[in-house]
Amino acid sequence: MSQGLTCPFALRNWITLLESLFSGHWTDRILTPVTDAATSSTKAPSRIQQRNRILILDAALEVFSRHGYRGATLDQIAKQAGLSKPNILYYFGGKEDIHVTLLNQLMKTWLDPLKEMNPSGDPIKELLGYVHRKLDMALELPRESRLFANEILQGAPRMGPHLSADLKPLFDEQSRVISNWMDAGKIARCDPGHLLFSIWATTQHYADFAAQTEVLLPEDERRQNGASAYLDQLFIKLLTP
Amino acid sequence: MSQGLTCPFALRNWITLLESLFSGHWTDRILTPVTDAATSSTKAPSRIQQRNRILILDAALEVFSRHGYRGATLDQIAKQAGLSKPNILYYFGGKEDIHVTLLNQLMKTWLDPLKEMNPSGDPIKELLGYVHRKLDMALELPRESRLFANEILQGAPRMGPHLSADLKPLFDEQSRVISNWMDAGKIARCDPGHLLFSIWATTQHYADFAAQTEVLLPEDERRQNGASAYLDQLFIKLLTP
DNA sequence: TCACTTTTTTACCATTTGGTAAAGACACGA
DNA sequence: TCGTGTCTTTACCAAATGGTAAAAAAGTGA
Repeated sequence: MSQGLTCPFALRNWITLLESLFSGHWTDRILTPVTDAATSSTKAPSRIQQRNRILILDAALEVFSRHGYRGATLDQIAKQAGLSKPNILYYFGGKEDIHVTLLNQLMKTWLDPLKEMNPSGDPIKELLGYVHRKLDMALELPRESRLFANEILQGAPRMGPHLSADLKPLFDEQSRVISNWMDAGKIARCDPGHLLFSIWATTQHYADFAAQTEVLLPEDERRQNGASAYLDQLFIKLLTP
Repeated sequence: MSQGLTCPFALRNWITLLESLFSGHWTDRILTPVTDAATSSTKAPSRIQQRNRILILDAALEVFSRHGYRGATLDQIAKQAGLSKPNILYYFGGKEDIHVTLLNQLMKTWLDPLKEMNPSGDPIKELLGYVHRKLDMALELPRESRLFANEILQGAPRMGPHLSADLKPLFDEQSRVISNWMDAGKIARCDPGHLLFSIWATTQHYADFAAQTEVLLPEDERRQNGASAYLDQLFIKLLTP
């Protein structure tokens, strides 16, 4: 469906995946549960390892994002990946290990667009840029968005620490940036925290509630980015002093 | 937590629950799977039946809203309800039956606030009223909101028909009402569909992503309705011609 | 080609899960 | 108090699920 387009986020995601395979992080994951010593830390992953770990993570993303952690089964993931269940457990320590790996990856992808906001740029341009990066992400990486939504819906049992350690500082920092813009009179005053919430909510809605919007909007109207134009209008009116 | 307050929606929901027990609808559910003939359609539910069905539905709401359909187990629901698993299956035909019953109830609760928009009222007042009804619902019925979000996230496997049959017509109708207001120059022009989406997204966000907002906002700031003030500002600016 | 490592498969296992049968406890009008 | 219908419990079951052991297969470098 959304394949084949000029798709920066999907591409970046792929790269992130590949990177994570080489980063050394993952070796802790794959090797510790199988054998402790012997082939310890440093050892380059083979071609097959790369391919299969990507295959598994991609399949798991598909399944977890649709059914949530408890609702997903290893059999589903195995089938989707085209591998046998024991084979999957050869590459990952278990179901939770796969989920955590996905969540760790996701956190980076998720925070990136927010980091890119430049405090010395034009405020409205920066904020609208953020809105559009977020919207593009939702449309191009709906599975990641749903994975995140699922995790938060369930009370963030596995992501809570990440939220406090990674998201919170960034949230506070960018809230302050927005506050400063308001103090300087460059944008209208409003609550920066709730502003960020509303950006997240309105953009992610198009991924998380796609099953609903697909029923409500005729396909052709969905195709041409009505969402983009509407959100522009919404936030320009809010922020213009 | 949010108990004991003056809580119109929780109350209404309770009443809806009670009504659904008397409406005859439910007898189809409880009786057809157990025994077909004999005690067919009309038979007043006993005191115990009322109490236990409410107990079960309330427990199921708690569990389904947290874990989704597949992630929820009858044992969890039974424990939460303080009943045994077979006892639960005495009142409902099965896991799916409980879920469907909840979803049917939910659909009514969910559509009500949208229905209340009055075409001949003051447009901005009507729309802001809708925003606040929705926000109140999210804050007072977070489990219902999460149940809905879970169902849609998973592709609306059990609610799809409801969306087409109940939500779609109402959505189209109210979109037309909003369009008419715009044609009359009473509010600024924007896409009515996306306007409704953004209202849903921003309000439900406070229920569905509560695990996130609780990390990001200090408790005292959450308590005093910053969300309400912000959303007022957001939509007033958008809609004022 | 041969030894050695990596990968995959086959055959399991213990636990959980949705669901059932049937006996027992209970309520309540006659 | 008794009997009849309602409700609850006990004891199960078959299928699904996360996971393991170990043998077989496939690579890989010498």
